[in-house]
Amino acid sequence: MVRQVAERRDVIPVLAELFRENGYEATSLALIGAATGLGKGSLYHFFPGGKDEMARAVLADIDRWFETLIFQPLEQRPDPQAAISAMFDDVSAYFRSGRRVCLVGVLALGTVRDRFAETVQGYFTRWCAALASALQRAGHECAHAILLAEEIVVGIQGAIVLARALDDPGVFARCIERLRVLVA
Amino acid sequence: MVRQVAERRDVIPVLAELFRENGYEATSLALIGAATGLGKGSLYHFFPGGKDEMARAVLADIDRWFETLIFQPLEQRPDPQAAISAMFDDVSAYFRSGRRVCLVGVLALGTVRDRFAETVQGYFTRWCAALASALQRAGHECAHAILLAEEIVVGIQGAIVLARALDDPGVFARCIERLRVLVA
DNA sequence: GTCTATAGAGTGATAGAC
DNA sequence: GTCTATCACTCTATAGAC
Repeated sequence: MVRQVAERRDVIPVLAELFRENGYEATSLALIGAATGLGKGSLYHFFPGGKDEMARAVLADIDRWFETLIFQPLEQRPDPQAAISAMFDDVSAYFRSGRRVCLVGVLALGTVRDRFAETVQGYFTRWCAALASALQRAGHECAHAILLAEEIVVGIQGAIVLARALDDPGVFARCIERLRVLVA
Repeated sequence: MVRQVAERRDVIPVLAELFRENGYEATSLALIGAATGLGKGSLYHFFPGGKDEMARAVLADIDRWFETLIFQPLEQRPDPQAAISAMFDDVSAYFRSGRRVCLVGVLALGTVRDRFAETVQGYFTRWCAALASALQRAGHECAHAILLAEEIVVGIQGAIVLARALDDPGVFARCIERLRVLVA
């Protein structure tokens, strides 16, 4: 038995893709074992709470990514317009123009929404707030900035749904361009 | 043994709500049996193809509803603006301002997307086309009507995601109002 | 010996098919 | 109701690092 160098954090991106592609319920431990190359022993060693803890770890990882690369720049970068533009770039890359779904959005629509309700709500609340902050600093009146932020997040989530449904990344790209013009 | 009056078509709305709330994978036959009051025998009598056939029956039912109440009026009503306005009313009621999810949208994001890919794609293609037709008749230039239709369907789907995530039907209502203004 | 990482047989429960 | 497959999960065993 060779001691693997695998660590908990190496497993999380694999878990993220599995949950994204299959959803929470359809991602079985057998699938996870096959995809990670780890046995149940290792998986339960890293995640004593089982699948629930795996999903929470993935969500925490996603949260960290967005917090660092999207939310904080929106709130803190001196040039809010540049921060918003960078958000559109980063989000397009992250969701691969709608080819990759938003795990938090998927969870919001499913049964497991209740299980992860706080995390799901927190993620979207935070996104809207950070974006509204940038929009306000960019010159939009407070109430308008909040509505605009909501419209942008709605647009991104809807674009993912339609791009996946029609299997057409162009839907996502067009939506992002439209939203860019909206805040320009 | 009393002969039940239950018929296949009586079961479909129950199945629809189950699939909407739980998704495809998480809707078990046990759950279906409990919700419908039917044993597995009856369920397999009505749907020999099992869960797959149940989901297809639900999708066909949804398709019929949208075709009759949304798509055909958009294409055929003499007053296209009134048809579009009625669409917003009907869709808001149908999705209960985002409290109820779009089953087709849920399937588009999930694994089972592949299984129902054609139906999912057909539904959204049809919706966009019917809406674009109405918009064109309402005076929008052809290419612009197509983009506008896409924007509206994206908005509705995104509004469902965000309204569910934030547990706030106001998100959905505001989005619909914004889309109404867009085509006015 | 102790601790951590690994593998996998085995648990009861429950899945969908018939 | 019966079937088999698979579910999430537990538990024991074992490897090497210290």
